[in-house]
Amino acid sequence: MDKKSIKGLGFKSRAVTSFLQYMWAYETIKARIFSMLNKYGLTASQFGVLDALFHLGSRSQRDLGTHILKSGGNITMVIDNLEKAGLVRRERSVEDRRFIYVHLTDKGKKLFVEILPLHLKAVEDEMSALTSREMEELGRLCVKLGSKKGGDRK
Amino acid sequence: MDKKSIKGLGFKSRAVTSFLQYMWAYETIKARIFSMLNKYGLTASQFGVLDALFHLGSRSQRDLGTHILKSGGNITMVIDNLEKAGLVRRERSVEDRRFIYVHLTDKGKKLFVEILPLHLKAVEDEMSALTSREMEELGRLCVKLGSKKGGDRK
DNA sequence: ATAGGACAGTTTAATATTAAACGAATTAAT
DNA sequence: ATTAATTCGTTTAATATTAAACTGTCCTAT
Repeated sequence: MDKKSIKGLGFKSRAVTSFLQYMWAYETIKARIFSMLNKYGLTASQFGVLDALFHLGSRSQRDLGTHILKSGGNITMVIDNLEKAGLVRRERSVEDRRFIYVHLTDKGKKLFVEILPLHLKAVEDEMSALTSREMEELGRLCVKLGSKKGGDRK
Repeated sequence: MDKKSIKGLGFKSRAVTSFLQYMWAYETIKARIFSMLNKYGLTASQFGVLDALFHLGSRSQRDLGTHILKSGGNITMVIDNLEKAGLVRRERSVEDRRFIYVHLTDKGKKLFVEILPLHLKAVEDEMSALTSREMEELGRLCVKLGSKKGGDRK
């Protein structure tokens, strides 16, 4: 029985096993961490946008999309909903009319400042399963993983 | 300046930094890995269901939902779409009529067997950024993270 | 100057996703 | 046995998400 047929029948390589553990853990703790935000009426993407605006300042929708790894069409809707809730404000750029800059409103800033500590607490609670040394190692491995450049496929 | 105000202004603890690296890497490589499946018309959830049915055998919708960490309402739609595509088949249980068992059709089995090696190859390509020892360590850390039980919040 | 291309944002169509309300079937409690 | 609680699946309403087609806007090469 060659390797190919073994795989098809359920054999898992070291790489695949690790990936499954990685994926499962992420989905699990992501659900736990963001359920808190949901209680404040914010989705993960909405929180990501508020966080970027708060820490980086006003940004174009394109920048925001790149930052939270979401498509342009999606950003339109996320900003729509944040705008409906009065948390952000759109402003068409005068230098280059293609760009729309998104600004935090006072209401948005107030909500974010209220929620951020709770979010950080939730993250720290989840991560506290690891020692500080392990957190560092996890971060290092993930950076190495995510930074992998394409093009090494034969 | 106390710790709370430092945090609010951008200070990131070791736990938060590691979590952000973890989240960013996951979203990045997940998009790369599942873009291949999308070309075959399968979403990540649909593939997860086919995988469970193939490796574990026929299951109830509830079991499938638990397995891929998705809500009941979602499973209804995912199975709907797989059924429309002729890849799975529903069967109401006769012992307990609340349960609906989902079965792979021949067409579904054929497609899955065709795609699985490509998916495994994509996973291994991504994970190849790490050494075997690092993969093992990553898996260990993730299991520790995800297994954390609630209830240690004061 | 203008035609073509590049780029920002929107719209559309399809699927995903959840929470909550709901209906049907089963089990537990009295 | 009848009631109450639980469990499974569906439906609904809302947002997320993407790819692809589309509209404006800006830039560039001729």
